Amino acid sequence: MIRDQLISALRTGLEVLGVSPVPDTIEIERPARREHGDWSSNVALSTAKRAGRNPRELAAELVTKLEEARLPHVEKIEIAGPGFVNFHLADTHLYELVREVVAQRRDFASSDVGSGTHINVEFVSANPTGPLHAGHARGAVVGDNIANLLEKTGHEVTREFYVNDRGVQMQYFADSLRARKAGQEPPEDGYHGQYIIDWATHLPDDVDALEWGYAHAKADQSEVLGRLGVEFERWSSERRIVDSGKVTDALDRLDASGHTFTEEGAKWLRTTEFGDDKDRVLVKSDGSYTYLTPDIGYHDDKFDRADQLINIWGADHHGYINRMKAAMSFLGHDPDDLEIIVTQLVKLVRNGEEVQLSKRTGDIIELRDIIDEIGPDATRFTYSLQSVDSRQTFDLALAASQGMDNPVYYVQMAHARLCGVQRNAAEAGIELQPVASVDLTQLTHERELELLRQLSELPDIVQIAAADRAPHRITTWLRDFAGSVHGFYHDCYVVGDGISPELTQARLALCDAAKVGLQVGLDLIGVTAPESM
RNA sequence: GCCCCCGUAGCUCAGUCCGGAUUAGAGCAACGGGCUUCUAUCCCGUCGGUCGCAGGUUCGAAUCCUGUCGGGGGCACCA
Repeated sequence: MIRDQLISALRTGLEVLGVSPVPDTIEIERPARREHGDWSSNVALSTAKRAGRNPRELAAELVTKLEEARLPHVEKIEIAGPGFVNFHLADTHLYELVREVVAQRRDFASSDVGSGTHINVEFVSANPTGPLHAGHARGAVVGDNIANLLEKTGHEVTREFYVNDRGVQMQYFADSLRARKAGQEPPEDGYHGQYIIDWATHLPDDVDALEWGYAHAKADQSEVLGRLGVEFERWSSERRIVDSGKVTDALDRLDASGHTFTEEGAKWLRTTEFGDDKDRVLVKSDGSYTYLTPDIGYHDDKFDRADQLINIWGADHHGYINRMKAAMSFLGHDPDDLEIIVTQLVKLVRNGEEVQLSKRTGDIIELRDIIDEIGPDATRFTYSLQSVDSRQTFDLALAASQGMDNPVYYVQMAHARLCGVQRNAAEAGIELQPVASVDLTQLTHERELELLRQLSELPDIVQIAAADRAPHRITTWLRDFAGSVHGFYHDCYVVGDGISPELTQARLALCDAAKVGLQVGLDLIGVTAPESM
């Protein structure tokens, strides 16, 4: 790739000039302004001081060396500002891109940087005591998107759902079902939602309410996730973790590590040694486990199956990060291999008015209702739009609208339009030439070049998005790229009077490449790329 | 009290991790243009910001550091 060629040329240039030390990593970036070229490097600025040189003079010498290297596609190298080295590329690199993209199809922008690394991504992990609600949606979408990005960058990935199928919540759930079936109010600590009443009417007389409810909830959750395109490779049961001896094994090893102690009849873990506010109970004075304990055994188990763990947690679980990392550290794992991604809460509004999510009153917004209202694509796109660090405001009315204020349609429309052009060409009896024999130098319109420049950035964007666990960067790119597609579509007719057959062929190849870009991006966030709308 | 996230245009948000280019971006909203060729769910333009505030570091700060104000979340022998 051109980027790598430029970087290594810069490195060689610095070495030849005797700059010492040459930085370990040399970065080049896309300048914000077109006049500053296609790629820009600040190495002259960043190394000049240590080398005792004047930045602009160093840059000048560097440029001389780079020009001597006669790099492919490089048209012009300039020094600008305080000492930036700017590369201007010939359009030929964009034509090469079209051929690459068309040949690679959905593999475009893939890489193998993660090959050999197995990452386990655990997300959703809702209690099997009811349907998924709006609060679970962001984690579901973000987790699947991150898994997609990791796969795209060559990692082996396991999507995993942890089922808390033991403990008091399950009892409350079963008690609530039984009460409703008998026409009574659920217990105070029980579940009061409308769905309990509905489910109870289907509860047979001769079955264990807990097991029946468990199966029902799990099937319900799985079905809704499936509608969002979220499929888990593995559902891990808390019961099985406990029954397998994993938890007692982990407890024994924690004891052996010397990081536990007994006080007031309970067993504690010294998480304060890891920066926690206070030590945490592992085994209560009545002999039962706290929530944390099976979870420790579970994470230990995951480490047996993967190199790195990623957990997607809601902001309300932020307090658990330190204690889980402490436990993993005490068990001999590298705490940095357990990565916790915290998603901020989502404020659901409808026409600017907040929708309340109170579990206590049973007035929950089910994820199913959101999908019914706005569709799976708009749901995924909207949850993919923003950084997980920001508290998202999700306006259902906006996401449901099919107008221009809804970016999902804007992006999908771009894809549908490109398909439309291809259909149109086919109907006009135009025979597609293999891209190798197409004269791509016909592509000289600024709309065409801009579209290709943006397309050429996708591989970098994928790398960054994967490394930063930031799928919203894909969505942002898609929006911008769709804008370029619409601009091209508007100004550059593919078939028609005054369009030469050569130009038609070149533009058809460009349409094909642009379609691939949209497909790749939409795949990563789990949104469909429709042929027509 | 302690910990985490956020504060950028009227609104919703990118950009901040890893500092750069005397014009900080996008969409929506507002206003004004554009359909005799695949095309109006679209395209073009205008308006709009002391990047919460105050210091500091730097040749250079929305970006790094400190403090401060405002909003959200969390601080259980609950899950």
